Amino acid sequence: MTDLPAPTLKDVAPADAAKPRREQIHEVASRLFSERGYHATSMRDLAGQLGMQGGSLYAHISGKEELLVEIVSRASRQFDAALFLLRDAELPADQKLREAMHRHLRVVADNMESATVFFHEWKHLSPAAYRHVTDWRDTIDTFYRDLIVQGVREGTLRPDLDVKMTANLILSAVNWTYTWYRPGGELTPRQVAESFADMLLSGLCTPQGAAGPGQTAPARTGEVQP
Amino acid sequence: MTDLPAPTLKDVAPADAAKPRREQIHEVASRLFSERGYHATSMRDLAGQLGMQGGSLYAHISGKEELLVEIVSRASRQFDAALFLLRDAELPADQKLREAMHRHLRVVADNMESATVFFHEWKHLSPAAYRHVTDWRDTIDTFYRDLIVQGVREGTLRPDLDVKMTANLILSAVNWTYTWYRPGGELTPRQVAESFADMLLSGLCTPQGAAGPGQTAPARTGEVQP
DNA sequence: CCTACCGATCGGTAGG
DNA sequence: CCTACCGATCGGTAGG
Repeated sequence: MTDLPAPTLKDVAPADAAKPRREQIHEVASRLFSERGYHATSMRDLAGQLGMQGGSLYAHISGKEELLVEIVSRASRQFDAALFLLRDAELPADQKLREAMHRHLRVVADNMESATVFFHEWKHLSPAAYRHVTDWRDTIDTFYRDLIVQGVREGTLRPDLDVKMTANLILSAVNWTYTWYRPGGELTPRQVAESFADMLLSGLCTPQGAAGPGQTAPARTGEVQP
Repeated sequence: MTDLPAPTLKDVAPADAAKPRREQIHEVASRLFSERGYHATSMRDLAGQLGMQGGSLYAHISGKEELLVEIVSRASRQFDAALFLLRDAELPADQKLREAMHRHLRVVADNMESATVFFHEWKHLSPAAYRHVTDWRDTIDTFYRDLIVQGVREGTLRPDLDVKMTANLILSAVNWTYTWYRPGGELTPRQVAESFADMLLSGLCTPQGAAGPGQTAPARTGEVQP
């Protein structure tokens, strides 16, 4: 019959095709949730930042919780994807650890807002979505623990390491970055990862210092205790 | 407008004097704010847990924000107090670091709820109270940086350390504990601190130069006691 | 995507 | 410390 309506400029404009309205909503929601928190962000705030009315959001999304679930589970998937391929890589544990930290940290650095939401707002998820986060924690935890076990087994890492505590320490370093890292700043994720890995693997103490680290001085510490 | 009733016998009874109503409110608020977040906790929730009506809270406190400010600034003061006396202690940097981590960690461990509120809800503070948190960050940051500089100067710590990154790594370890530590569990704050300090100071890698797992003996003080 | 509106709930107050 | 209530705002919906 007749031609299909020709695509208008607006419809094919790259900026529009690249960022459909739904995607824009998610992005702004990530920003607001990370800045103000989930419950302190109203749907009207969100709509306002996108130049529309509160009720109009519901033409694109089903509700506020959907946004949170989406943000959190996307972040979750990113972490998983970053480490999944590394799991069975044949690398010495120390190199594998460097690479893992770099990838882990890059997910945080490249998604500061979602990462913040991920770490702060998961408690507001429904039980089902809540499981997602718990599962992620377990997966990542297991990944690092296996890595450490491998390292100890192959002789790369110290045999006296407590596996759980070691994994805790590594996770502290990479996860805590969400509080201080500034994507536009001087440090790339790679530099941070290498720096952390250097310190973690080799230690902070002078290599074989005269006295050696780790000696206790109970008498001395007593002086300064309140 | 706050007419506090004259102290009755009940008010000065020991059990009451130990935990005045105001104190109870702060405790429950810490718990609820840490579990559900500040904005997701209503004054009626809070009152309900204390067996009273929402409006009754205002006989004891001025408002919701006061609770948050109090919780956060108390936590802030605890951190400060824990490290203040250590600042000028005459100890080798590695031992000072062990002690600092232990104290820092103990504040977190002994105040899991306030610590969680401190780390998660400071964004909801008024600008004035907000400064409090910023100041704390700076103080603690400076403390650890000075400690590292001291260690490098005296030769205890590696001369090639990046001071800021080192402080970041240490702070990651001690602060992140608020997410995983369980006060009733098997680990005391001291054990966690020693374990972390051992790993940080001596590194995770097998000591090089010595072949295989026949370790020299740096850092064995932190033997985790069963 | 807007206007107009819903019931629910919020922090907080008045007056006892 | 309670009852009763305030204005404001919340997430979400109806109908266009």
